Amino acid sequence: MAIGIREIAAAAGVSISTVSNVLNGKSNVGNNTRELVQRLCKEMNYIPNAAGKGLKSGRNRTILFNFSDFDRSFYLKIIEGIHDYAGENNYDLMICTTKSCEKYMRSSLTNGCIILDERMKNEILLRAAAVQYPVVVLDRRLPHPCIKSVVVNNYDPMAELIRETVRRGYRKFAFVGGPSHTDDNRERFAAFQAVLQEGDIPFSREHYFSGDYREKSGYQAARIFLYTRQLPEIFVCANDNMAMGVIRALKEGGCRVPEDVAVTGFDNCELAETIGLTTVHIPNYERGYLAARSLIENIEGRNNFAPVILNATVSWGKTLHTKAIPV
Amino acid sequence: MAIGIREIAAAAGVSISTVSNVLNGKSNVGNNTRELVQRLCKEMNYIPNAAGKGLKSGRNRTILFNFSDFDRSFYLKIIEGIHDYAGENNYDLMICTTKSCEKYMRSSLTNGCIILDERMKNEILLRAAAVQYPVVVLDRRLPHPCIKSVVVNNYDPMAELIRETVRRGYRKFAFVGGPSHTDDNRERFAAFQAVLQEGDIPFSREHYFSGDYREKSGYQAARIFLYTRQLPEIFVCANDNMAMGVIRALKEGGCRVPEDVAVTGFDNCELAETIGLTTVHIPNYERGYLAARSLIENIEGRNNFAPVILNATVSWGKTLHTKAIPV
DNA sequence: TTGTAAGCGTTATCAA
DNA sequence: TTGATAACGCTTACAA
Repeated sequence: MAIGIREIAAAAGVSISTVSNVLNGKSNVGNNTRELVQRLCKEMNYIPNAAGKGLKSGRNRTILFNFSDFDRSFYLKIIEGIHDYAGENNYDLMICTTKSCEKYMRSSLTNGCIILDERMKNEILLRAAAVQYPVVVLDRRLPHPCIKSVVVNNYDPMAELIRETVRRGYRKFAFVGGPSHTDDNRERFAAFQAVLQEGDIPFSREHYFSGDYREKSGYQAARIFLYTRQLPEIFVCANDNMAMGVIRALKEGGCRVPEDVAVTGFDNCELAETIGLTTVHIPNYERGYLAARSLIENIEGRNNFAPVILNATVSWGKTLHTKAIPV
Repeated sequence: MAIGIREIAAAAGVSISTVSNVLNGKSNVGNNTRELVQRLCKEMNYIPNAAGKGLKSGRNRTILFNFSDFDRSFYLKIIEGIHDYAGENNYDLMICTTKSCEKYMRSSLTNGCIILDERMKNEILLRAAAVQYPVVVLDRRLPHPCIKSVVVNNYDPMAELIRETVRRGYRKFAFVGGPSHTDDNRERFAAFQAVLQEGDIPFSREHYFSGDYREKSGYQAARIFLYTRQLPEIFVCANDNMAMGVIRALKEGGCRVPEDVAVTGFDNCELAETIGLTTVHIPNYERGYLAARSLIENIEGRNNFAPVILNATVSWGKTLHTKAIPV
């Protein structure tokens, strides 16, 4: 029913290995035969069967991208970057979520993967690396010599951001954090804490709220502060989604941003620009592009496992202004 | 190297067919053998090879989702809906872009697909349907008895929206359309036109601007109107991205929205809510969920090809207000 | 330059 | 209740 290599072979009156050789650009085929086979493949809409191909050869010129959080729209930008680099290098892109990832890593349908999924266990990645399957992880550092990390420098821009808020006179801080096990949240908070310490500004654990990077958890954080009437001068949020939630709660509570309370985010999502949120811009398209490049280089034997570190830059918006310098 | 069915068989001291039978829940296996094999699979981290499986059996409990526009963040919502329904029914989800879609449709790695990709040619879908490969298309109607469409009723909410703007006194309209070959754009414009006609409100083709659903094309549209100083009273946009672009251009040009010019969108993207854009809400998560349900039902033999039509609802925002009723 | 045949990891048929 | 064995669509020695 479906057209396979043998149907083409039969139509051309040649053997299946000749067809295979044509399809794989081998030089041991006569010109007439080559052209005939190519024409027939077009005419008969032949599409190579990836399963058969991978099963035998172990190669498929395909990379896998794994993610699982559907609330972060910048993921599409990362995917676009990966897609573009892969396409330019004649690789296909296959995307999956947590559950099916290991299946596709193991099946020779893909020749390497890029992981951006908190839920993906290190253990699985280590198993893959153990059998020489190339892995690139985003936003995570993995202590394995054959797993490549592509990470963003969260520390420096967060430090810069906080230093400036201090310079502008802010003293009472609240921090709305993301999942505490993620490297990026840890780094963002570490920078925050360090700058406050270097300026001798007190920060008590009560002003740390542990969220989950979703809008709602920012909303909840701010509500809690509103209820206790212990509003800080500024909410520093570990990402934009939560900053949005904070702003929504503040507005509902009758607080003006930034006149009464300032808010900062991290990520520079689309929305951030529109409402003028002070945040940190992460080059997502480039991140995807570089991750794909790193991966494909390693697939093709370059074996470079040095981490790639991307810079992020502060994007100053109007959710922050200058307070009177305290006496 | 990699653990396959034969390594398990060797470890258990049974034949590979017995292992296969255990893995597929066949009843013709002794209890002791079954438990032993299951334990070993866990211990040895056995993952079935999807390629081998699909190659032989033709089934993989996997559905394919195809998209290609990385600028539409609501795609993630659709994916989430698909992912959730698939997961609830023990199907895996594989995602791909235009180029590699046909490959995965043909390879028995997937048992059906959901298409949301303007660039995907009908021809390819028809070929797939011809060999009984189940297909669900979103936002497109395909004249084939074995292809299922899941579409949004764009007409009614657009008609309702325009009727209300007319009631509020708007008379000079501009329409910023999407790609003219897409069904959704056609439907949105048809409703717009019909309501104007029913109210005897003139609309000349010069007030139609043909965009591409991207923010930039809305921006360009509004710039053109600004340069010619022929501003309408209201820009009706075929989606939110373009409405955002229109608003950006208007603000740059010193026009207030909605005091000087009103703007409406379509899609109800995240941003729309924040800035109070009047738009039409499309239930994207539900759309994905229903598409997956339709597909899986057809994979499992229900053969229901009646189109699914989803309702969308107008979301009134503040980018529209009430004009003085003209004399 | 072309063809034969083995084998990739699995399922399925049939015999034991 | 189990096990040999052929087959799925392809690649790849190796033989012709």
